[in-house]
Amino acid sequence: MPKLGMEPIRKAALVKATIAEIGAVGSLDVTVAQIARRAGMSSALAHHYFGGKEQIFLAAMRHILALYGAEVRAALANINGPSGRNACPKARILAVIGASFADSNFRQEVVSAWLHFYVLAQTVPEARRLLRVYQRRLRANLLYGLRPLFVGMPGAAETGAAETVADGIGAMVDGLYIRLALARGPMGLGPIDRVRAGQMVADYLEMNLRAGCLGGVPLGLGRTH
Amino acid sequence: MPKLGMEPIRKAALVKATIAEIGAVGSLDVTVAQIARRAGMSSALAHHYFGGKEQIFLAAMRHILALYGAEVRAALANINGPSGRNACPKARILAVIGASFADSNFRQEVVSAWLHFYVLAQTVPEARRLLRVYQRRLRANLLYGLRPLFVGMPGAAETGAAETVADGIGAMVDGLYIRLALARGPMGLGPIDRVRAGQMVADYLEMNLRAGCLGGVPLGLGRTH
Amino acid sequence: MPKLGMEPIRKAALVKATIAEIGAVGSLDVTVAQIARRAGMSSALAHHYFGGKEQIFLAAMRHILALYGAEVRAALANINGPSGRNACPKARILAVIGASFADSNFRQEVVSAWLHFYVLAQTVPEARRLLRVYQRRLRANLLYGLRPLFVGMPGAAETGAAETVADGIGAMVDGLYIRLALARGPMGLGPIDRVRAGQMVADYLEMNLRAGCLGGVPLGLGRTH
Amino acid sequence: MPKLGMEPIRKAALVKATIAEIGAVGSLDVTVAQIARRAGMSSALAHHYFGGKEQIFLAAMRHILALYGAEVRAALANINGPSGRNACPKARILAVIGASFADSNFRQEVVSAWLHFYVLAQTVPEARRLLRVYQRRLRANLLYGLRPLFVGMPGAAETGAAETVADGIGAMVDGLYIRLALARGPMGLGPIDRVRAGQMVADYLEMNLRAGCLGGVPLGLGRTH
DNA sequence: AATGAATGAGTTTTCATTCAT
DNA sequence: GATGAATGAAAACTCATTCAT
Repeated sequence: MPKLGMEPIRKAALVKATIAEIGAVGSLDVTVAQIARRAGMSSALAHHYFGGKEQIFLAAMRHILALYGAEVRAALANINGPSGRNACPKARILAVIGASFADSNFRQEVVSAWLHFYVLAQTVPEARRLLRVYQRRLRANLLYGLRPLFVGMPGAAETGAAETVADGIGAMVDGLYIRLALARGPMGLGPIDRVRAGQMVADYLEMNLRAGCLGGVPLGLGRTH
Repeated sequence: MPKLGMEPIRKAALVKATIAEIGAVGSLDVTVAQIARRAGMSSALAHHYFGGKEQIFLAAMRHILALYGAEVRAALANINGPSGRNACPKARILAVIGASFADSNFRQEVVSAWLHFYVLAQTVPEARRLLRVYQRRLRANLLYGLRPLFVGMPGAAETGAAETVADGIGAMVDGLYIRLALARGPMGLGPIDRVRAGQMVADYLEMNLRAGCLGGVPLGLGRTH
Repeated sequence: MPKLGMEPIRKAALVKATIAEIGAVGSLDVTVAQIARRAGMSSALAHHYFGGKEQIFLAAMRHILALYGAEVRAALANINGPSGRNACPKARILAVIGASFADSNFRQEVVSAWLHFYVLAQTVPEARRLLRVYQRRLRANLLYGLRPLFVGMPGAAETGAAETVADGIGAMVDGLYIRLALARGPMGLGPIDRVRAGQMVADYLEMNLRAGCLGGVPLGLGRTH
Repeated sequence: MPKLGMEPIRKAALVKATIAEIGAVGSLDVTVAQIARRAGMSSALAHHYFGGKEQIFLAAMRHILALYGAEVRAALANINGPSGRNACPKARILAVIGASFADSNFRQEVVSAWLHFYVLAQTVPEARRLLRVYQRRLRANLLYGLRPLFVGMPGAAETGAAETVADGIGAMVDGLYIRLALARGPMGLGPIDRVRAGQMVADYLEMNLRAGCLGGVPLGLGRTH
């Protein structure tokens, strides 16, 4: 009987090496040989286990998403016991937002992987699917906290207020993430740091809630001209 | 007899061809030969004029930025005569936002170029510089409209309210752009279309203004727990 | 406890799998891994039993030849009891010819194997040896029937008439086989089918006998100019 | 202006090198790099001009066929002036047969190429097409000489005698060619050499004509039992 | 100004083969 | 007996770049 069970070990090593290599090179132009070398094996073995370069990349993407998912779960667990069930809705939302700006997401390799991800999503169906998974998951997590907050608010259900706010938060998170990720050094008056970014999204949420509470129409205000 | 003045013509043709080819292929993996063929010349000539592939890409980026800038200027001109000087501040801001979601920015080649842009910005200094130019210009355009709106608002100057709102708008624009660009088909309950995206950013602006007018603190509300 | 007697079973399975795989792929580019997978074992085991890819191929060739030999023996047995001893000579020859055009020889995998065979025979001594074995066996089988027919024919012995006819039949069989094997669909006025091919060879035999009987010289007629 | 008109020169050199290399290696396993080196250029250039390995091989095949065609034309021209129009039919046929056994067809590289050809014809459509071209051309050349010989022969038209004889000659030529090509050294009683091979085919023709002249049925004699 | 010619260096991928278990 | 693990060597193919003309 040969050495057994190497496949998951090797695959994991390759995934880690892929992310590390992308981070080190800072670009998508990493070769299978580089990845394999970093993972301590021949490139032939990498092909053997994954079947091709694209598959390796997709596995790395899945890993990145899994890390992000873990970060979110950890943040939720932190709020009110491991279940997170009893957390107040707003705290849930803020936890999700905070997880998106967690340290771990800004390591250079992760940033590179995310940008790579966006590019791949244009042409590789599986990459697009994964991106959708991320977006849907984020949306669902946010909605879980948002819906209770809009209950009873007049017009909120009809206008889909919770959904719109979820999309707005998601977009803001993504936009701030890219700006943070690509901003080394100040970018204007004051640098946007991770904390301030989280604050900005939190404020977006708060304003939407207030607008609702005040009887205003949180969305569809219309352009003034 | 050398043909005179060919250089700008050739360069322009190559830039257009680059963007077109990126759009056609849907990815960054376009070769110089493909670009040159599309531009109706030999790849050797492309090298002659630009010196290398990276330079070609950067020129294309500059072109994309120039197009975006033109779109913004046109939108501003539309508001209150060609000078745009007299437009009411809010209209200015909305015009800038609208220009970001203009049709022309969503042609596939432009989307691909932008994503490419983000990736390049990680490693190529000139690309990073260009990205900064874009961000600063957007910020400046927004601030030009925002500052008057926050004048006299208590605490606005100290907290840098206008700047923060400008950054928030910028982030939201970027985040929504990527989501729109990569979303073919619905992405949840209702698809985010360009109009709705513009609306969401406009609402973000409006809420910030109201929060201020109402005596609230538009930013730095602080997390509620 | 080692399983005993596995070797012949495994080898046979590999030989069958080799032929099947060649047929399935329709070319010589089959890998050991493919063959082994089809045979239900690891490629390492295939190597263990055969020592190398070439050996596997040669074993497959031997199998093909054995099948052909069996086909011939069956045809001969069919004529006049299982011994075939008492069959009239001409019937023997026709039986041998018929066996060459038997259905089993035209299955795609067998065709591919034969063509592979010819190619290998150029460089691999053992393949050449096997090809000779086939040719000699065919020749001997034909001569066994031809010699009695030329006995007493004037000049036949001196000119080696029987041998020449045997060679002619062999060449015609090979030539028709290749044409049939590679001809899917009509190849001119009327398609050459297996029956017609057998007929043509039979006619060749008949004409040679008549030419002899008529006192003509069956061979060495000489070019007329 | 750069060096011009290299393409046909390079292509011709590659075709020649391909055939030479196949002959030298004696097998189909020649690499593009080997071919290119023999042709005195980089493998990249070979790819540039031909687009791929298969295309190179097909060009080589076409060349082999062209050489064969030239051989046939030369043989025909030899008979009765360059036009060959006035040659007696039988002489035409013998010339075609003779061309098939010309020296040039038995150089090792040509033999290897032909065998390769047969293998390729199984899977590569263009190779199959070329093989058909060869077969049809041979058939047409033979028929051009055969038809006059069967004119007025009772039953010849109905049974398609000329066509059948053409197919028989073609098959015999192919079969003898392969045997000759693979036979280095004696192969039985007496070696089949090129002259004897031609003789055998000539005799096949002669017998068919005599069978007809004698009032017999040249083909479709039927098996005697 | 312009380009066909040419290539070196590098990419992914394949595969027969070996080896420890 | 049997196999998963592992790889070196080599394959086809690509491409940015250079150069002579």
